Amino acid sequence: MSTAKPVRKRRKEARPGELLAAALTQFVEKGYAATRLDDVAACAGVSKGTLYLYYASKEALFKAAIQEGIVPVLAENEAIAASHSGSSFSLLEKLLDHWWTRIGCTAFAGIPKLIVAEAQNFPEIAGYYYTNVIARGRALVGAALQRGVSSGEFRQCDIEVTIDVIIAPVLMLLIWEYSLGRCEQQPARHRDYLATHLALLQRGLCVPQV
Amino acid sequence: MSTAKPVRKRRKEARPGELLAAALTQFVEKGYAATRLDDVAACAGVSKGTLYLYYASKEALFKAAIQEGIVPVLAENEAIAASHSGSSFSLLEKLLDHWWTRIGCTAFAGIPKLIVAEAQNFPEIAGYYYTNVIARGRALVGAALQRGVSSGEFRQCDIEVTIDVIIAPVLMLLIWEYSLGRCEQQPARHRDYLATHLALLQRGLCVPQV
DNA sequence: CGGCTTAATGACTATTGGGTCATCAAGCTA
DNA sequence: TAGCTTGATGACCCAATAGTCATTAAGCCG
Repeated sequence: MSTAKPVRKRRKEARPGELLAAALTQFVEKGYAATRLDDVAACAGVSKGTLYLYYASKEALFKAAIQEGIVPVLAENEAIAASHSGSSFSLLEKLLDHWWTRIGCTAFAGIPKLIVAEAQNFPEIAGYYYTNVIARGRALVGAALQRGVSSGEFRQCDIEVTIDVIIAPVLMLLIWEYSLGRCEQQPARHRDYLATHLALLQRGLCVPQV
Repeated sequence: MSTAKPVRKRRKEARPGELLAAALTQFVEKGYAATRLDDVAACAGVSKGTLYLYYASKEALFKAAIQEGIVPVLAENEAIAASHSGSSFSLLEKLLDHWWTRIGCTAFAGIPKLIVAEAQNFPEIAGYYYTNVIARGRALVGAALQRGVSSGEFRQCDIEVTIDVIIAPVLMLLIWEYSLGRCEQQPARHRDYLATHLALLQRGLCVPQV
């Protein structure tokens, strides 16, 4: 029997980040209501009491876990769009690539599933996310579309609706990965999926070259 | 003050269906863990004790609520595909239209969101759903694609990946409706969305007519 | 109408898990 | 090293809720 004495170290700086990472993992995996704070704390290597030293409540922890991460990427994509020169379609490619590199490949990839699952229970968070992520992402794609239509690169289309049709497969990829994707035995082919989406899109959007 | 005496009626036949409908509504709205059986019972107009007369546990109720509804529609779509004559693209249109009529427009439309949210907590249900809904749906779309490629109607493409890219916007539409869609003030334009998806797809998939 | 079967009830139990706080000890400072 | 500040702990409290069961009464049958 090992009477392992609990080595309690004082690491005030590192705690918030570690707790947030642990919380995000647990919330994404189990959902908000089914996540126990004891588990989050254990996952971060501290006790539940310590968790309450840094976050006032379960809901506060939830909000913090969701708000870190994605929002900065929108700003980066806005910068990419602002400085872009080249075809409008290549802008769409760039935006998608950056999104994938900064979100799709990271631990933040689980956030869309979490948002979708909990939006009804947390209207305030849903509103925040809608304004700061969805609306800005839609604006970026919409501007690229408008630019392409104006220049004659893209066909005329219903911009607002097309935005959603373009974004949906990208979001669905992330959501899938954290839900039914776990039922598949074959490894997911993310890059092929995104490439196929873009290829279909290119032929669907672009005016044929003469 | 009305001391409304509770009129308790005996309706053994109607209870299971009413409980299932109430349960589905509540589960879709709040998620599994956050749904209280008292609420489900109240929503169905009975007491919690009555609920346990018909379903052995919360989990049993959950399974029953999910399993009714969607699976029969797959069989219907399989029949549509089997009896189809005409272009492969028009088959895709037919399948989508039937899915929308029988699922997208109904109370079952919330099931995809529920599955996505709870798949990790209920691997058994996720597996059932994957086998009986996802795999069969993919097979249908895959067969239509293969048919189109073989006849020269569609370009060569990676069938397996294209299936997912085609299905994703349709699933995302339903999921959206029960999550962040609630944040939008403008009414959703489902039919335009589906029409745009199909239009992009047609130009993306089909070999141009000479 | 009286008796009987069983659908329906709701008070009750047991457990879970969010949140608190008295206590402990890491590690700095003089 | 003694003393002090404060980061960390985990036993505890209590509200919420899944699940039970003795009791009630709806509605049929003779």
